[in-house]
Amino acid sequence: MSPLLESARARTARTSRLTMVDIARLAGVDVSTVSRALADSSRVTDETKERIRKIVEEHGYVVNHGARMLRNKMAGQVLVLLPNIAASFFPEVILGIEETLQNEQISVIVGSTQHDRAREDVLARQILNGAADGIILLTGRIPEVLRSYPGFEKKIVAVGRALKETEIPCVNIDNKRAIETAVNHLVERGYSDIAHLGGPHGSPTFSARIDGYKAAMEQAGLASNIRIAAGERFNIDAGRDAMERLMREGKVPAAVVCASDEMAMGAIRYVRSQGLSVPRDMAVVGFDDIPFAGVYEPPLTTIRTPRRQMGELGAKMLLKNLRAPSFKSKSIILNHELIIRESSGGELDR
Amino acid sequence: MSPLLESARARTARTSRLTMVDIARLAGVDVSTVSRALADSSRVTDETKERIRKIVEEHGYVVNHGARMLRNKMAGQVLVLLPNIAASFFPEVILGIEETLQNEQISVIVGSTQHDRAREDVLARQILNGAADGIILLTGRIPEVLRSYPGFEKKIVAVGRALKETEIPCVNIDNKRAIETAVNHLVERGYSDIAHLGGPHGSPTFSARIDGYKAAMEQAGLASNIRIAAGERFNIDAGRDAMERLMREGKVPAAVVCASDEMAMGAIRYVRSQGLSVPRDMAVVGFDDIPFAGVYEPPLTTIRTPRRQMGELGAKMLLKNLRAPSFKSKSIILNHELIIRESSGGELDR
DNA sequence: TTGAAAGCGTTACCAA
DNA sequence: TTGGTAACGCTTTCAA
Repeated sequence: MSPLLESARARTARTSRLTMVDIARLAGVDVSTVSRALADSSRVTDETKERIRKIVEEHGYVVNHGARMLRNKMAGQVLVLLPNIAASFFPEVILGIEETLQNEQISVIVGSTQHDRAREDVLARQILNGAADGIILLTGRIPEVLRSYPGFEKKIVAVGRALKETEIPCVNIDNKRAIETAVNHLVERGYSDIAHLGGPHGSPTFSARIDGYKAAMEQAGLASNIRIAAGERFNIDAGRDAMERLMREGKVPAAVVCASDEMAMGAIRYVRSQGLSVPRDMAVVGFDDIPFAGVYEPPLTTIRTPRRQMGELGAKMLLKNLRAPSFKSKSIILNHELIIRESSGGELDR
Repeated sequence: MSPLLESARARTARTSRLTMVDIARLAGVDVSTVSRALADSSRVTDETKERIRKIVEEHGYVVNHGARMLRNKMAGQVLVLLPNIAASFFPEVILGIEETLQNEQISVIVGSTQHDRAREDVLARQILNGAADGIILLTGRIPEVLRSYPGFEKKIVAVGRALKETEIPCVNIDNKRAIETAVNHLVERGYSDIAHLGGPHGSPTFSARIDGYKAAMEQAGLASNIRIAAGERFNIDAGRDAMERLMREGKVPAAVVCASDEMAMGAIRYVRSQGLSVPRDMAVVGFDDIPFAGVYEPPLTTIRTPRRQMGELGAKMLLKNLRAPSFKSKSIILNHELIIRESSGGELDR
């Protein structure tokens, strides 16, 4: 047993709080009546309800969560699993999830996995032990422990990072098409020597972006110009490293499409350190439109992902699944948006 | 198949999951023995433990969280309350908190309050109903509902945003001195016309920064140059707005010290839109050293706050308080660090 | 409309 | 070392 538990018990006597029985006693009724009153059951007189409510208010009584969980087999909590909360993509998704769930009196447990399977499993145990009712996956993969759980598919929703398991509903954008949008933008601007700074190959999301890049280049008849530098992360450092590799290995590309805004910034920083200028010497397009993209210098042309909305819809979808397990949710693809700023030359006058 | 197993199966079908009773039946022992075995009590033979462990493993049994909570009066969860998870200061603090607590098998509930007292109260109820054992406040103020809770001070720790209530322990930097460091840096560089873009007056944190600015200016004999533009937020937009006000109201300051990196970026963006250049026409110092500060153009001179460490120490402090409520934790002040980059002219050769 | 009582799954005390 | 059992605080069915 954890030491935290031991001392909690020792303290119980002192910290002991009012229970429903106490309220019942004070109101001169049975616990069951209090329970019904608090649930606003129609089988309690308004008069009694009012009396009870007043006493509850007065004494600051709050229903015990553990007991309620035990009875109802519902935790009123949802687990959000993500690889790294410090990556700018996630906080706004969480915001959307929280806003939606707070309205439903459901709270959010956030678990940062650091891409570690063992951590994913430890955190996902909260579904197994009932501490969480459902799980919103921003990691792009299902924790192994969940697979043995019967009917687990009904408790999972993916957001922003698609899963290989297509039977799990997902709220996402079309990553392939989004990168195509970015490439086409550069092609329209007259660029042909366009490289891609990509994220981890293992991730469906980032490999979809890599595929989208290839497809768009081929469609534009630029197959021979395809150049990709991809790493294991998609943060600032990964962007710098990828750009460094690209420039060391061959000539400086005329333009690059990056798998994230953070990579774009890391890349631009490196380009500058080599005495080059963006967009004059190289056009750059990012991905996500994080808040900093617009104030970066140069402001980043990027693909806007509707992160908050993704969070909202993911949360709603999960709720629907939890409440009506027979209902079969369909995945949702949201629209991305090309935001043209100066890193690719800015808006053109026509 | 053994009849024991069959009955366990039958039970499983009826109820949703395996319980300890099922495991006991399968192992041919009493529930109490299973409970002890799982708690690794010394009052169970290694042999029995091993047998039970194997069955547990085999059937993927997990202890029910609600029942455990009800018995132990412990949730194994900590609530982290913050105003806005999208503000760059917070995610790394959360990371530090999570890492520390994950090692202790405690999970983190994140609550974004949007600066709304009602939301703070709703979220803080989780302390009252026992869903969370303690609370780490990054909001700078105590939710009202908690005040009526006896001994609530022992369950609260503040991180990064000091409270007015000095009896609650806090992990923080010395905000006043930190801003003084920033101002002095500019003074040493020969600037005298130094303004401050501040955060919300109502926040002890940001008013400490405002005070620090004033104090440093006075100490440098520049009291007459004091100029402050402060808003209700400390994000990019707030920085832009504050700078706009400053430039509309009077002459362009030679340098500004900002209350956050985000404000600095918003401010620089506005300065640029007016055709001026940083640091040539204006030196800028930020606050926090968020990851983007180093890749911004120009890279931001800023005050580095040890956010991850703050989270770690805050979590440890809370644990200590929860485990030994008689222990009186002392607040911790961590060192800040001046990071000199180009937005204030860069490193000088000597 | 209200009360009584049976659990929910676990832990800890007391016996054996 | 193990078993039996009484809580923990709540909800819900069944009676009254």
